[in-house]
Amino acid sequence: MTRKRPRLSHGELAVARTLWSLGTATVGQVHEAMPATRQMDYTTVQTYIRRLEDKGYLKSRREGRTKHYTARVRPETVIGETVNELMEQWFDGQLSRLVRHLVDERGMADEEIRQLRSILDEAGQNHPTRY
Amino acid sequence: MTRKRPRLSHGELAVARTLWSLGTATVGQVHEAMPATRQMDYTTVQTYIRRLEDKGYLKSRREGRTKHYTARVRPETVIGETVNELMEQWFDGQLSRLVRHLVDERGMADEEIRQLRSILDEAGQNHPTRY
DNA sequence: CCATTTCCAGTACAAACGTACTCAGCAAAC
DNA sequence: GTTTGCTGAGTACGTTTGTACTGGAAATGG
Repeated sequence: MTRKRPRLSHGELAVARTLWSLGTATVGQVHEAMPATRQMDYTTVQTYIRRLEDKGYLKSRREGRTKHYTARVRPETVIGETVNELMEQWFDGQLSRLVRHLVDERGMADEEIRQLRSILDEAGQNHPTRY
Repeated sequence: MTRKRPRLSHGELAVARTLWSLGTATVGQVHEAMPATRQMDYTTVQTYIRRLEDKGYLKSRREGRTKHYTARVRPETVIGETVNELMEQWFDGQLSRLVRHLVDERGMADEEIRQLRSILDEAGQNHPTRY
């Protein structure tokens, strides 16, 4: 179920990110709002937007001769799908394994650990860390 | 620095995973060890292996008329690159943001929280949770 | 009004991907 | 020794991706 739209390619993602940050925008606006690291031709942005719309990620509304685009899928949704896919693919779907990997492979600073603890405490207000 | 080999595509990844699990293997062995969900023609596996080798992920050793392939890059390395990319792309490189996302978007079961806590305790042996 | 700018729509086109077929050689099994 | 079967090598081919050009219409600035 939840029929899946086609995955986003890297380029599409970059454009989608910009559009998300703008809320609603024209091709031109997206184009100039693209991060410096991701500069591309106006028409390239245009192409990505067209593809994004085809794939169902955006919807457009014409206003005079200009089209305004808006995301039809929240970034959180896409992130979620991406993270899930990664977790399935590599960590047997278990978050703990992913975290374990991160700890093992790149270590974790005390500060980071502190932050995580507090997030966990929040998440499990029912069973907070006992002091 | 550390010039990067080309990213693995999904199909290549599936084959690579199988090869990692086998250690060293011939095309035929990889082929028949492919998970049921990822069945593909013998020659398709062959193609992927060739591409993997081209991309520098595998090396081969000829033994008689047959070639035996072995990974030249550890899975942890690939996982690491993948995870890092994901974290950069979406979470500003910060694990805490990822976890925050997970908590917010799909919630976390008590059991999962417990597991994570224990991982954190381990990771911060220097400053373990005080009881 | 005419030049310039800004859009959209369509087209282009090489590289990467997903997937597989063909062919020729060797090997094992009859 | 002829058929059967795996193997490596090469080739194929449609789709997706990355990136952009072209043409025409509308808007804008003199």
